[in-house]
Amino acid sequence: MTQKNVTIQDIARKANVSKSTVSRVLNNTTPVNEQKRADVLKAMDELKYKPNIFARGLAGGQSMTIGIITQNIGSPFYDMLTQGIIQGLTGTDYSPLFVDGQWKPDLERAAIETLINRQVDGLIMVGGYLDGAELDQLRGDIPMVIIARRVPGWEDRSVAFDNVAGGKAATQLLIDSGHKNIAHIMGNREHADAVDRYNGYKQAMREANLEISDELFTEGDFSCQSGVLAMETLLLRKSPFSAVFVSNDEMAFGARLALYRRGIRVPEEVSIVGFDDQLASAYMTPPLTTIAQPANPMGIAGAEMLIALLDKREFEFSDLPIQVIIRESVTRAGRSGTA
Amino acid sequence: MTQKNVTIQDIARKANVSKSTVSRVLNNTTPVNEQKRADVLKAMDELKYKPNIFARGLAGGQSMTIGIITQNIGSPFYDMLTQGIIQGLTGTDYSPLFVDGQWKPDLERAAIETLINRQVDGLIMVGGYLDGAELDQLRGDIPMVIIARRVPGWEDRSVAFDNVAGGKAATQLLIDSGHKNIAHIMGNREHADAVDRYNGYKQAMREANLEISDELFTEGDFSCQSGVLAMETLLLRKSPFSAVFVSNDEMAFGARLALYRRGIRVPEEVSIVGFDDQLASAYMTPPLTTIAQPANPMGIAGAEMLIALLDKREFEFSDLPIQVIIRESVTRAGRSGTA
DNA sequence: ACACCAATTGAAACCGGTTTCAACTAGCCA
DNA sequence: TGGCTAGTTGAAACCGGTTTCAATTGGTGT
Repeated sequence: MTQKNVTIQDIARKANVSKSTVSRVLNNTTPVNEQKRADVLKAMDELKYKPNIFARGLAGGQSMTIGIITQNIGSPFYDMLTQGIIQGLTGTDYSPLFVDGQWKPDLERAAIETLINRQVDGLIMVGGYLDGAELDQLRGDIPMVIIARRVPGWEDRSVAFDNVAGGKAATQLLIDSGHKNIAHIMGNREHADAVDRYNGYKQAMREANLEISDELFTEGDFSCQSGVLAMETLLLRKSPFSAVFVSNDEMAFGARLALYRRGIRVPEEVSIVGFDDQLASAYMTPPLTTIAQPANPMGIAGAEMLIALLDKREFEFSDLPIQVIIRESVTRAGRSGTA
Repeated sequence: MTQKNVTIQDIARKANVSKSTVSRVLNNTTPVNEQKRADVLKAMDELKYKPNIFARGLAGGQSMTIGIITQNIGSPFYDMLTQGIIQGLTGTDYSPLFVDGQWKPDLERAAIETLINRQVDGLIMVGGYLDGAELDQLRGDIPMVIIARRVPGWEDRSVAFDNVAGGKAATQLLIDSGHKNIAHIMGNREHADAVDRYNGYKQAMREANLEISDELFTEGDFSCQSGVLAMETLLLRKSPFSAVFVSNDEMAFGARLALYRRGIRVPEEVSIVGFDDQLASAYMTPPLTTIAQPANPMGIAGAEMLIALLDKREFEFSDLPIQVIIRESVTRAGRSGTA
């Protein structure tokens, strides 16, 4: 069982060539005589050769590892994204190394440093707060892409989603169903996503000549719990509304629960539109109408973009389409409101 | 900006000692003169020395990386677990390297191989199918712990949860509320967890002298969708029941939706108990009564156990307690059934 | 037949650490 | 004062690859 590791030297001996030649067939750096190449390949196969990552990393500077800074592992949307990244990396020779930034700038900086110390070949930043200049400074000359956030100057190195358009589409859906008093529960205002969706909401309202009332606006932090709080706040104000656009599905779950507690029916009395299309959203009662953020495809695209960058290939990325998922939490406006 | 890496050699030069001495203060392997030690430390600090992981790995054989085989990234329970593992590793010098096994034995084997090729210092297996003997063979002499699965012979190298007791507790809760016709929706029968919970159900029913009817048993695969199918199957059979114990929360969501579609009220007409206590469960309508699997603590405990193993320390692990989370999806039995 | 060029190939240096081994120092005892 | 021992220390080998550089080989043009 004490299988000592097979080295390039063993292969060389067995195939009657030098280490150098073996390395060359391994990396295709220099043409090698056909016969010798075959011998080497055969020897590698027979001895079950596996390159030592460390030796390779030391000598060549390539770690075959790509570092990923995630935020908030455990939240459904980011988990899907992470899954997509792993999928995109599967099949390549790169392995993913994760560090959690937890939406804290300090940890984010530390995470990047940790990864660079580990000599990752590339970086993928998921969300996060650090601005473009600082990222560029931290990464040094290591290729990096950003997923799920728009950063000025990084347009060709990021995979993001148009949250303004998404927020607008969500609101439009409600408007098209005849709703006039449409409330909005915004997410954490530190997040650009939340602000973008809110702007989309305002844009749609304005274009439809509907009043944007402060009474019908409140703010959460993207968590379920904050969704129930936000809905309660809205209800307490007694300003009637027949529909809400909630900035993400989790808060929508919370909002729906708050309505259930008050005995207010969904969608008969209040229609709800969420954002993200999480797995559980299709199984809310009633199933939640929402805007799909293609988390998984975004992760895959991000991974592919980085690989392309590493290979110095071109990679053109078509913007991800907005997808409106119509389920059962929205109905045509009937009575003018609740409360 | 072209900061070439500071090596141990640079430190040695600056502190007027040899490489060897620097290495010694780094690893505390041999006593070093106090003055020199101080000089070295000072030099390292001034030059901002960061050890090169590859060189260390090559020479010493330690990669300071621990490999984690996950299953099904993207499912809430396993995500929490993963998060726990990351937390448990944070603050140690080890970094986590993830590979997804996707509940497929072949991929599981391949994942272990990949990780070993990457010279991980330790392995954490989350769930999975491979039996103890094969795992022992694959891992060679690399320390390994298993989380969320009971494997014979690995009792002291695994962190698991007593699913039989959990299933029993869930069922008992329903029995205590006066229910007699209690249905069960089992998870994927390939999973030991599903079978264990089912056994717990049968045990509780038997002890309460209640009939275990085949009519009131059906099987899903742990997904939301399979939950709605399972509930529909149950309903079609017309065999009355006033409560269901569902093998996980996701299927419970599905089951709840199926009832909603038929206009059957929860909990007035049918009580539901789930299993896992996912984040979303507290926001189901009505909030779901369930058995909490402490996914996060399990992850942390697993990571700590592995670290202890690597340090050759003892680590005693107290079994995780069963936690019954009472919310609003269960009520006392009133009428005898549905259908 | 001779100079010259391109294609291959092996020896050796190098990447940045750890570890072995021999040597040097000082202190202790007889 | 000489011998012995424990405590330190530096030189050099080694981990397993990649890459540079010089040398060898065979073919081509005239």
